[in-house]
Amino acid sequence: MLGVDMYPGLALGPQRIGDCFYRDHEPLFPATCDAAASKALPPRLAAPPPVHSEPAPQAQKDDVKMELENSFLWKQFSSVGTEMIITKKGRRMFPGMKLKLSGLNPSLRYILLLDITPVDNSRYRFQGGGWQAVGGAEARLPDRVFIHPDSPATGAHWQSRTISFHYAKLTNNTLDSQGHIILHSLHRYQPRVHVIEARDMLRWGGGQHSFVFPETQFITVTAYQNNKITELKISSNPFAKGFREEGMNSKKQRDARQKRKLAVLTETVDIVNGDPCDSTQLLPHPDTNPAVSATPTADPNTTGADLQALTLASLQAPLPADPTCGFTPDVARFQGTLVPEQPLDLGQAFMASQMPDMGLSMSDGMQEATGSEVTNAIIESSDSLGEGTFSSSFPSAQTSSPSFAPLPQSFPFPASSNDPTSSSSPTLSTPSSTSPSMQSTTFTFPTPPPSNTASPQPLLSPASSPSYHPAAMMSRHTAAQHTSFPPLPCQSQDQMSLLMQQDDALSNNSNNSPTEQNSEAFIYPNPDPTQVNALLAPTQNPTFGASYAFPPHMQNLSFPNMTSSQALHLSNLSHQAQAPFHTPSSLPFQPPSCFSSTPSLPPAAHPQLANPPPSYSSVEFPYRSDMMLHHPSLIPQREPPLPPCLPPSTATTAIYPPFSSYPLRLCQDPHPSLSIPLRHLYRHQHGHSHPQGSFLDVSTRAVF
DNA sequence: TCAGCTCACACTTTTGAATAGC
DNA sequence: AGCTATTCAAAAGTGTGAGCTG
Repeated sequence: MLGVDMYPGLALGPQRIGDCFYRDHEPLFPATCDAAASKALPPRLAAPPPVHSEPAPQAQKDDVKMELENSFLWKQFSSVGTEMIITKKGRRMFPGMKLKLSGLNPSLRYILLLDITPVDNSRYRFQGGGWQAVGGAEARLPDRVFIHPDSPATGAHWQSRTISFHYAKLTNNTLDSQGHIILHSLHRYQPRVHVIEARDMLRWGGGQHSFVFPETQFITVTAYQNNKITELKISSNPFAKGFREEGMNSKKQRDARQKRKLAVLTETVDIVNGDPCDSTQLLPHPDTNPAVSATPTADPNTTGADLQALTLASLQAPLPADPTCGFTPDVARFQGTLVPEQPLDLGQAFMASQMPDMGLSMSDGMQEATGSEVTNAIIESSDSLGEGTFSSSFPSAQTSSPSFAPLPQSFPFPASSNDPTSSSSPTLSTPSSTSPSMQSTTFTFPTPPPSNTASPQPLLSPASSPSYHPAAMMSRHTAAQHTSFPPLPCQSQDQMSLLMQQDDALSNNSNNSPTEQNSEAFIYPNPDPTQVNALLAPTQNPTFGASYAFPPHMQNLSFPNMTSSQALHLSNLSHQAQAPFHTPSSLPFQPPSCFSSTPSLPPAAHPQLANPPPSYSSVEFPYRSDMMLHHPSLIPQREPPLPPCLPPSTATTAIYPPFSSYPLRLCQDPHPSLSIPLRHLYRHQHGHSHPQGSFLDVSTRAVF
């Protein structure tokens, strides 16, 4: 096992959700559900972060943008309350994260990571048609990061296609050795995507951006709780096609099968008892069907087990339909057993092995697109529903929507969070907690327009005002008991129907402007103190990917035998969310590190809020996932969950914890079937040495 | 008793090896 | 011999529901 332990460097540092893009300048989600929270936010605090005056060396930094291509699908789920199945063996996410990147330096290499962090400290239960916080969250598990299999790849590569993380798997197996992302069931999570510049060997993170799409929040379950979610999954996931109305595994069909089985059993019994329905007519080939050949004989010694065996045998043997007896052939299909996935631990060697290539490639110029770069990549039918269908009806970003309000007590349904007047500053905040090993998550959204009213809208009012009040939504102190997801402005049935139609229309046009289809992310600017500019106003700090000096945390990618200062460190973004409008005194706890230098965020309109998302063609290619990073310890403590019914007045006290960071561990090798760019990375498996440091031996994989 | 979890099941899509044809 | 297209079986991804567990 690799001693892949800590990478104290590469700290993302304090980050915030702030650089969301707006479509049509309209709020995407209904206003808040927590008026109190919004009120608690001083107007000045609601203002976007100031533009940093420090000149940005490179223009790229500000231009890095990410869009969620299948945001429509996500929002469909989000409007109901997304649930993600987690299993011991690992379950894929559906919908998957389908992203579009822009603003990268085409010639630089980047690594894309996906991680999933808890939104709050609560455990949820589905009650009364909605999700309610019922207690404190379980101890935080080691964080794992899913590395996109194409990583590292050039900016040109990432920008030339749709980036999919659908190979990432979620598990509730805390002892998982497959590298899946480990989550607790019945907890609420927020996926995040990180783009890290890997310009060469030991210098990762020349630029680093993190993106959050609030609509991708979900609650983990081991079995679906909400029928609406089940229906959505079945209708949109091709693998569940069999459960559709017309599918062979539909309720109807299953019931029919059940009846047939019962009929067979009954028939068998009848046969044994000399039932008039002559089974011999149904069993023309007794030689090949021992069970059948045996049935005619009403052996008095036949036991219950015998009958069962006979029944099973008869079921397995194709039987001709016999209207008179209600029989229809029902050949049992062979159930393929799952082959245990081989460990996919991506040891440090993986990274180490890549480094030389990366360095070389960089020197050679822009990396050529790989085979997977074929423009006409496969587009998953599963996501087709959501892709390219997002219309202007779904203004993104600011709006953006934290469809899952990080309210411990409730996911407000549309109506409940419709207060258009509430502050729009999207704030995903995880209640801080003192509980060790738990992590506080705080997301800060761009400041919304001033709100006029704090009155929560009625629950489940899809047609409610489209304005979205993130701050309120995020308030964990909301007394609301319903944990429904925040509503989407356009998700009334009529609206949804219309959108679906539009979606269909758009789906037929691959060149539709995704601008109206995609949801852009909330960006977590690079938090490093040295890059305050980026942190405060990413779009205004064109430093990303440029030849700027690597900030301390970016220079810290290291391997076991490297010094701690060289370690790759991916800080927990949940702590990185910058609270633009909260004073340090309101922080539940002090950050373990380093982010004291984080500058306060003065009121200022965020430039990106007005920027319409770029248009992209919807191109996708299959990915093979399987690389995971593991965040071990150094997980900041989280304060205990608040009582379910805390007065609204307390809503804003703990939303902006300082940013802490924790090390990042690599834990997976690429999937054996990995057929893409990363393949070559695993050729180097032993004792790599590099001018700047030695590499790990991949022969042993890091298993966590 | 019951909420939550596990597992086998029957379905589906995806993948890749084998084969055929040029 | 080499390439491409087709076929097919296995693998893998779904939700369901029964049974188990604490």
